[in-house]
Amino acid sequence: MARAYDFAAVERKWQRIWADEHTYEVDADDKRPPRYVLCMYPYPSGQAHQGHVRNYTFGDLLVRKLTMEGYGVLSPFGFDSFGLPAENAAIKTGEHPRSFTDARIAELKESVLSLGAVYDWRREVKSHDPEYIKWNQVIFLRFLEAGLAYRAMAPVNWCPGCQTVLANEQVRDGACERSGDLVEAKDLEQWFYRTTAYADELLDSLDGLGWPASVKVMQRNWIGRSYGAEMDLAVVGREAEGLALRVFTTRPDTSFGMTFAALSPKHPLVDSLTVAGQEDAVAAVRAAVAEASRTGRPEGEGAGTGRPEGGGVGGRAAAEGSEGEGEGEGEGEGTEEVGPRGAFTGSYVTNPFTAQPVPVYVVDYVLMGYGTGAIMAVPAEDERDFAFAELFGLPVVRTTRPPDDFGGGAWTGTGAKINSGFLDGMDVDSAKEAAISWLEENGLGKRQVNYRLRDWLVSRQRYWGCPIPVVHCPACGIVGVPEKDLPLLAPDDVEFSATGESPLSRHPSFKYTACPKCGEDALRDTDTLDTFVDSSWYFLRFCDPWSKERPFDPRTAAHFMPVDQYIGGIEHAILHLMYARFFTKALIDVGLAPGIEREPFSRLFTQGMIRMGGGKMSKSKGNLVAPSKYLGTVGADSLRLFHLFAGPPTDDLDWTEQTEQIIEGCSRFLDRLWRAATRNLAEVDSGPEAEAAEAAEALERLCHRTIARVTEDIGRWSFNTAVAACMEMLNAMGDFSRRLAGRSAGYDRAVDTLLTLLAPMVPHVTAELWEMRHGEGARVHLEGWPGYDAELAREEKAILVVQVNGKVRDRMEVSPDISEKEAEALALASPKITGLLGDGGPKRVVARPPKLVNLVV
RNA sequence: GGGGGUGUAGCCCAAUGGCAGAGGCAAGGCGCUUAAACCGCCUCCAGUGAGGGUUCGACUCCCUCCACCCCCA
Repeated sequence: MARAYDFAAVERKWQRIWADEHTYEVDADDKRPPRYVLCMYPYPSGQAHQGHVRNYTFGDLLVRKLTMEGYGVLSPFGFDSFGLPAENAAIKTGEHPRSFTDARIAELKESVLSLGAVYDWRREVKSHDPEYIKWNQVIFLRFLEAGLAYRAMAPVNWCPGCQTVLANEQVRDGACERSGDLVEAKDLEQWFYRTTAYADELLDSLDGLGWPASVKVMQRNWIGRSYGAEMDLAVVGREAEGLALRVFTTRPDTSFGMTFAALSPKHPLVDSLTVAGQEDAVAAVRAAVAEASRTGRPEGEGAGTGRPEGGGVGGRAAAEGSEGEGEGEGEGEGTEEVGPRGAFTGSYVTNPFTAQPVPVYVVDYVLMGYGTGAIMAVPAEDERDFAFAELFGLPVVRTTRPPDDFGGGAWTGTGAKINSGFLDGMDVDSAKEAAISWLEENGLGKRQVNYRLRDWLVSRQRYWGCPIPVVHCPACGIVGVPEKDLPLLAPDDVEFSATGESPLSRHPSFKYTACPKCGEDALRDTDTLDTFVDSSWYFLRFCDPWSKERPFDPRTAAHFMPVDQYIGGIEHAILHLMYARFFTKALIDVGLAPGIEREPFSRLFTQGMIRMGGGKMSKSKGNLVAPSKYLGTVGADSLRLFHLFAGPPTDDLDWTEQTEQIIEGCSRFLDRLWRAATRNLAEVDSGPEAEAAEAAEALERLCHRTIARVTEDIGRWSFNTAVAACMEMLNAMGDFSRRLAGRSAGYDRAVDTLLTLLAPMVPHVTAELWEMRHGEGARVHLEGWPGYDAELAREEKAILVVQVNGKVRDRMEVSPDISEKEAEALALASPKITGLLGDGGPKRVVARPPKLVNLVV
């Protein structure tokens, strides 16, 4: 396609200038008011893909616009450079993860630079950088001191064939993807970060954040706070030994309706409560659940769920929904088998409210990881209990009066209490309170708050991650590596075995060491940290990446923090954002970040995905359409414009056969812009005076209106309409120049206005045109963002629509300032209307000047 | 199973309770051209997934359903 200009040369030129002139480097002593715009730092997987282009185009637009508005904008870039792909590549090809990763970083950086997105590259942070590792380890030790890091047993995906731990990604249908052996759940002692210590704050402070409501909802559900009661149910016949089953319930008001008790197959009392003759049935349930959890979601490791027990939604919760309690299916999900599974243990417990014995069942839908791993089951008021009771023929006792038209089954709504002794007649909420008070007064139980959120399991049995800086000494126990010896780096001379076994645990000179405290023989921890740890504070390091004394200087960080606008994919809506929020709070509380806002991201934007053929566009699907292809044919500006123009940024973007043509349309627009801005209009005005003046005024108004629209549209993330407004203006300018066929100051001002408005979107071509028009050294990106006169931005004329009974019957041109009365009078005077009104005039007149008058007859 | 999103012209999408059309793609026509491409101008096309409700007025708000997508199980 013949282009109006040499886009490749222009883009190369300006990318060099932006770097050479340090335009987008800011420091904490910058006099301009600070802003912090951040795109989620990427895992370096090689060349940028369309998702990156979209992300960085949005971010770059904001950085450049805010800069034009006079802010000192921090816009850093870095790489989430630890992770499994590099280690897998090492196993396959023998290339060391570091050189593999560095090569991928170079590729990604190159393609990001060629997009023309601008960053303060002095601040580049890489997770695998020894400096970053050092501070990651210092933070670990501070968390350890503060009790925010601790060790506990947790199950991992264990491959008996390979004798190694697998990440979730390495498990396919419950089997090791390498050896095909069935994966087992195996308990290992592992490190946790105590995220639950911040459960309430993580939940409560969501309210003030400028985040999408959907993300807040997801986080609330993930934390899953529920209020209720905990009580002990004495085991019948074993009161003497004090044996009791502790249960948690969000519906203590339904206690009189408990007709059985249910416990998780993993509950520690299962064996003790199973009587002779029931062992086989109970064992069968356990086996079935173990099998299901094998094929279902693996527990603990991998996605960093940080859930020592169970990946499932917790316990059994009331269906009130207000607190977002989980309603999950439990660990049996994922198999063809339908309905709950369970078995009678042969034991009974006493319902403290009725003093009656109820049978104890082992059931698959109660999870050990939530609450106490045991529940009082109330079939009348819980759907899963109801389903189970039906299957096993257990009684149903209603304690809440359902509505008259209720069809049956479990009634989880509100209503008057019945069959509930002293609670009868109360509503659900009062009955909850009364039941809890009764439990507390009688010493049988207490008020309890429960969370679905678990502590964060951070141990990974991997090589390519941040080593955990701890030594296990037989005499001293767990000893942190002294700070002067940090960073503790993994050795390079390791073997990447085909079994995927952790190379560190097989590296003798790393594994065997001396205790830093007593000097005796000791073992290093050979685990590395979950890579979500790396990404939990990189935005703070960006503020002060040069600090040699600490992770970052708190005062410097406080200058830029919090991040004003965080931009990334919805896939990080839960884990990454939750961990980063936890980290920020924890860093403040251990004294590493005094004075910093406790919420790191004031505004969050989650962009839609790029889809192709109905699915996700991804490397693994092999349907990538590489951006580099377009950089060569139409250039970065055209590709950027396409991503801005293609649709609302929140929406998914479908990549189709038509996409190519739309990209070409964008590049055509830039050509037209080029011609419009370089048109030689040397001739004197040739049109008639009066017409020229009128056209000039219309153009002036158009400029103001377009500035208003683009400013507002960018402000509400409606980039597609901002681009459309610019296209519209260029079209109108074409009409103008044709009619007047001459140079005019108004036309020149319009071109300049359009160039400044487009400068954040298509930076190269606008920079070049600006310099051509204003002389060497002129920089459109250092111009102020244009303001507008609201009066001029208003439409000059308005079209008043006259409706009769909501149907358009007439329209007339009016002044935009027309009053309600005038509009009404005009409408009633219209000859097209009078005939339709009949006798007596309209029954009602709705006047919305200057747009509409509706006459109701 | 739960939560969220989307559904408007042949296609991508605008319309923030007030005329369904801003912009683009595609298609067609005219001009430019020896011709084609490029370029310029012009034109065609839907009643908003389905059904109900609220309202003077609904693409927009509410309810039910359908389809597709995402997240969590």
